[in-house]
Amino acid sequence: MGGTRRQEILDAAIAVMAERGVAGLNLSEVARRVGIRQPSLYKHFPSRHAVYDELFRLAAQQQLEAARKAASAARPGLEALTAYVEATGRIALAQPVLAQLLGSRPVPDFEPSREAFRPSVEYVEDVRAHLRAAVEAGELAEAAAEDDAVALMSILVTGTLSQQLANEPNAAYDEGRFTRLIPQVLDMFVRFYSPGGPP
Amino acid sequence: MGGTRRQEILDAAIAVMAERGVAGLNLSEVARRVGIRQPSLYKHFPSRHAVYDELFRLAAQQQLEAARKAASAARPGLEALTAYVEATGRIALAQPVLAQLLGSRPVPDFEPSREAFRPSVEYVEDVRAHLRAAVEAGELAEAAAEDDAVALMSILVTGTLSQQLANEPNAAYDEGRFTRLIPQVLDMFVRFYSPGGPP
DNA sequence: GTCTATAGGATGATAGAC
DNA sequence: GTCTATCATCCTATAGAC
Repeated sequence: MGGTRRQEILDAAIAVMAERGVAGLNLSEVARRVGIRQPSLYKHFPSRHAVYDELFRLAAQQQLEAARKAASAARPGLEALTAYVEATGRIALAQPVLAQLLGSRPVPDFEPSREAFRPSVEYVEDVRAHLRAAVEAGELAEAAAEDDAVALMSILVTGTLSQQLANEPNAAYDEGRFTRLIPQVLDMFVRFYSPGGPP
Repeated sequence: MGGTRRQEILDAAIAVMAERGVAGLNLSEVARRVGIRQPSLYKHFPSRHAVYDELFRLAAQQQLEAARKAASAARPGLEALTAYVEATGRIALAQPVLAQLLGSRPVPDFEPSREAFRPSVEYVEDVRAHLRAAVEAGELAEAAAEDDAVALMSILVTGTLSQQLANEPNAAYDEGRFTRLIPQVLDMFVRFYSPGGPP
């Protein structure tokens, strides 16, 4: 993952955030690790904010791609949705720092640019599309395609990941006290929206 | 809520965190608002960390007391659990800054002391006790008293609150896009653990 | 308990030579 | 693209007078 100096800087930034918290990104420390002087960083990024933004953009895009790839190998509907969510959990635990940057907003000054945020918007649209597909396949009740259901699914996924990242950020996906419950979490959702059911 | 200087300082600290993020607590700014010089703060708190710790302790204790009070007015079992969780949501939105301090860990250096963290431990024990009571009352299946169910409930509550606080921190509880789904969230859990059900 | 003064650092960012 | 030098702040914390 090295190669270009730009990439070295991003890698070092992730390492620094892993040690000092996502908000603790420190350009002097980044420069030290890359082996250059701190002012030289400004030939690669115009500001500290720009480093955050690029990390956010890359993380959101990688998350989106990984989830889409996993879903595309599955049958449309519930199976694809399940694969999509599970891939999200796996990549979050593989890159806990980036997942925290994406998920919460621990950096007071930083707001991602529109461009950087776009993959996250597409992510939510994907979830909605998977829910619609499951409804059309008769796997879920009509209500599962509505806004409340999308919000509910988002509560489930972010809740699981934020609990896992806050309590056992270095656990493996299948052993994490929370991520290992993902199948049950999804099962809970599916049963709630089972066709012919109450909601 | 004013009164003592110590309390004035804590109130000002909350206000500063509301504006600059939980991690952005700034003693000079706190002093300015209280109307004293920054070094004078050290007559009331030995360090910045101590301010965080006291805020954490107070927030955890108030959350615990509010939830317990709400639950005590309800019938033991599911009703009490529901009241307990709803009260948690309401107090979190009433004090979003403190809820963020309790929930995530957005301050890199700060780790709450044992003493400050104790109410949070009791909170989890309470949830477990309510689940046990609901099982004994025949309202939930046996499995609802086990560790996974406690983790699941914790995913649901923290997921709802973190999504609400991240996206609409200033919404009213009943209008929040996420907190307003609390009844459905609990319903989903209850149905998943309905007596005679599969888990 | 409040003040002034200041130590002692850290940090993001810019200017200009090479 | 990298360097040195430096600016301009900003912050927590301490010392000591009142």
